Amino acid sequence: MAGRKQFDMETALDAAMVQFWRAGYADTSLDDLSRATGLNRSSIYSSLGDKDTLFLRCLDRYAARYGAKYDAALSRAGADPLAAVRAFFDVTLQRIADPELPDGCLIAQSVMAIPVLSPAVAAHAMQAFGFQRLRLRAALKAGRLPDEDAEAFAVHAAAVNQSLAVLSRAGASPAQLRTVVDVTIDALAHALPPRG
Amino acid sequence: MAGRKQFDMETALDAAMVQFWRAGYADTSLDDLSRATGLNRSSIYSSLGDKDTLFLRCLDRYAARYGAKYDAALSRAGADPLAAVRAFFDVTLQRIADPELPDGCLIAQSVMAIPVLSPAVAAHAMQAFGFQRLRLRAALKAGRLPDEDAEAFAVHAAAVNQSLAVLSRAGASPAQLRTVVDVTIDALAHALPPRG
DNA sequence: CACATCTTGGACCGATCAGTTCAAGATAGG
DNA sequence: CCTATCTTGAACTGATCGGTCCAAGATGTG
Repeated sequence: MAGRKQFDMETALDAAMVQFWRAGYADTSLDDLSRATGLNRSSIYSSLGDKDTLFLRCLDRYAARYGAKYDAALSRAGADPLAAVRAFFDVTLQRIADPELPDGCLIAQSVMAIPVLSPAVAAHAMQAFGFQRLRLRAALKAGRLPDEDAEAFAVHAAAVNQSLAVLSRAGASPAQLRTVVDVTIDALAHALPPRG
Repeated sequence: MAGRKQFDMETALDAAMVQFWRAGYADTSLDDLSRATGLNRSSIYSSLGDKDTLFLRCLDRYAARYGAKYDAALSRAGADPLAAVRAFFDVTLQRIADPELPDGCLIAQSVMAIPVLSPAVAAHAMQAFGFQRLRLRAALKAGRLPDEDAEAFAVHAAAVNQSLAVLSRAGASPAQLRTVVDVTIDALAHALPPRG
C-alpha cells in the first residue's frame, strides 16, 4: 500500500479542480476531495497541500488552462473584431457544452464568494477574473479597431461572457446560451459600421 | 427576558437576508444569523424556521422586493425601448451603489450554488432568476418593439444585468459598472434603427 | 395578586469539519 | 537480502456545524 506514489499528479489535480468547480470551496470537504481524487487525507496533505493551498492551485490551473484556450482562439481569429469576439465566446460555449465538466466558471464562482475567501485566494480570483477582458482588448487593439472601441467591445463582451457562467449554472441549454451570444454579436455588429 | 416578542420581524428578516446575501448559504452559520438578527437560536427556530426555511423566505423576500423595483421602473419608463432598458439597469446599479447592501445579487449567487442547494431552494432561485428577463420582455413588447426584437433585447440585457452582479462582487466600481451599462445601451441603440 | 402562556438564554446533542499523527508496509539502493 | 525512505490508511483532536430541549422569567388575563 505504499512505497512510490500510486497516483498521477495531473489526474488528481484535475479531479480536485472539477470538485471545487462543481461544489465550490465552502461545500467541498476534504472527504469530498479524497473521494474525487482517490487519495486519502495524508496523501492530499503531503502531495497537494492543505485545502486553501490546493484550492489556490486549482484556481491557477483553471485560469492557465482556459486562458490558453482564449489566447489560442483569439490568435486564430485574426484581425477582424467580430471574428475575435465570436472566437472568444466559442471558447466559453465549448467549455460549457462539455458534459465532462461542471457548468459555470470556477473563477466567476470564486469571485462571487470573495467575502468569505482567504485574502490570498480572493486576490488570485480577482486577478484571473480581469484577464478575459484584457486578452480580448489586446486582440481587438491588435486588429483594426480604434482603442476606444476595443475597450468598449472588450468590456461588453467580457460582461456577457460572465453572464454565460451564471446562465449555464441556472440550467440554460447550450442553444439558449448560443442565442445570448448571437444577440450580443449582432448588437456589436450594428455598433461597428458607423465608426469603423 | 421574555413574555412578548422583543424584536421586529421585518427587521430580523432583512438582517438575515443581508447576511445570506453577503456570505452565501454555505458560509452562513446559525451563529452568524443569530448575531446578524440579534435573536438567539431558539427565537430563530420558533419564529423564522430552520436554516433552509429561513433562506427560502429571504430568497423570496429579495425577489419580491427588487422585482417590485424593476416593475416600477419599467412602468415609469414607458414605451421607449431604450428608456426601458436604461431604467432596468438603473435599478440594478442603484442597488449595487447602496453602501448599506452587499455587492452582487442574492439570486445570482444562489443560482451559482444550485448543485449544493436543496431542491426546493434551487427551484425558487431558478424561478426568481428567470423573472428579470420576463419582466423586461413584457415591458418591451408592450412598447413599440417587435416581439422578436423584444425577446432579443431582453435576453441580452438580462445577461448583462447578471454580469453586473459578478463584476460588483469582484470589486468593480460603480463607474465601471456604469460603463458596462452605457456600452450595452449604445450597442442596443445602434442595433435598433435599421429595424424599428 | 395569582396563574397560564409564551419568549428567551444557554446548555446540550450527534455529526461533520479541517488538520495531525503514526504505525504498517511497499519500494529502491546497496 | 537488508535497511533506510517514503507513501498510505486509519484513528484521533479540537472546533464548529445545524438542531433540540428546558428552565427562567416576563407578560397579559382574570
